[in-house]
Amino acid sequence: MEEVQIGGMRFTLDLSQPLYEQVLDQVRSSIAKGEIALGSKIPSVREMAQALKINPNTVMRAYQELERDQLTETRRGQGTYITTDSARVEQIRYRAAEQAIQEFLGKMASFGFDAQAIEKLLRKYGGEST
Amino acid sequence: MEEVQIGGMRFTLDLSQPLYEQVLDQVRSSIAKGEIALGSKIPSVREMAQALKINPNTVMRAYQELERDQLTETRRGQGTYITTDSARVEQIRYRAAEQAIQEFLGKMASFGFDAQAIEKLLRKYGGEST
DNA sequence: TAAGTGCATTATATCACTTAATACACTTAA
DNA sequence: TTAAGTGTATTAAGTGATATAATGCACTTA
Repeated sequence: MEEVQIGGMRFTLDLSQPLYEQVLDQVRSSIAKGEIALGSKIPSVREMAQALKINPNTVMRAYQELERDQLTETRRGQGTYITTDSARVEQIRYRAAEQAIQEFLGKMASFGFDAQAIEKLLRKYGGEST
Repeated sequence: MEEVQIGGMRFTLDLSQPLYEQVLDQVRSSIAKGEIALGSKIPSVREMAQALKINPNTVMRAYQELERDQLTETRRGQGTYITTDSARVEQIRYRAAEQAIQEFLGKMASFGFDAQAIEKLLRKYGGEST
């Protein structure tokens, strides 16, 4: 539950998920929400590892997945930079949204809620998130 | 992707999740959707294990979690039975729904979608599940 | 009594995740 | 040229969750 500030991003790691996945999610979220400027540099692997008190290899794994999604570009000897391709960011955003929706609706259906019931529940429980 | 019929339920196991979790989810779903009658008996641990071609201990783990949630009652020497307490089933259903909603909204928020955007996307992608 | 229940125990194996320690190629600035 | 900082690759080791295997026990029913 410890919060760490680094490179204009806030990080909170716990043991509920793989560390590399949490780093990946939180950097991707910062990009998607526009909290970090396109084209800007993110902390180096070693710097991030030290700040989060985790192994550089674990950070590497997260960074490599970001690059596979073309959300970052890495320049050998220089560092890792957020893409300047805003269309790519939008693509990732909507792809993630579609997947989240499918998962959500599938789970709700497995508990026997139809579209109408889901709509009603969304109004009831939808008010109080972060 | 192999589908197995047993005890009035359809099972499909894969390697994407722990086996005990998949068994747990699919039995719980059958109860929640009313596909299996309250008070009825579900297959024995050994029977289920043989049908799904997995270890009895793995089935046990799923069954124990069902009993912890009071969705089943086990009678030593007799077997495992679905609860007759319909209110309990409803409680589990709505608790699960609330959790799914919170997770969904949290994920969408992390990608920068507000309530209005979520509503719009639900209409767009909401049609084609199952 | 025999067969079928849930349940407990012990051992083993596998896999994902994480850390650790090094090393190398590259870039930049002193 | 040098030194420091980049990403990256490699090898080794440890840990925990998951799953299987083999056995046995207490209980219930036919």
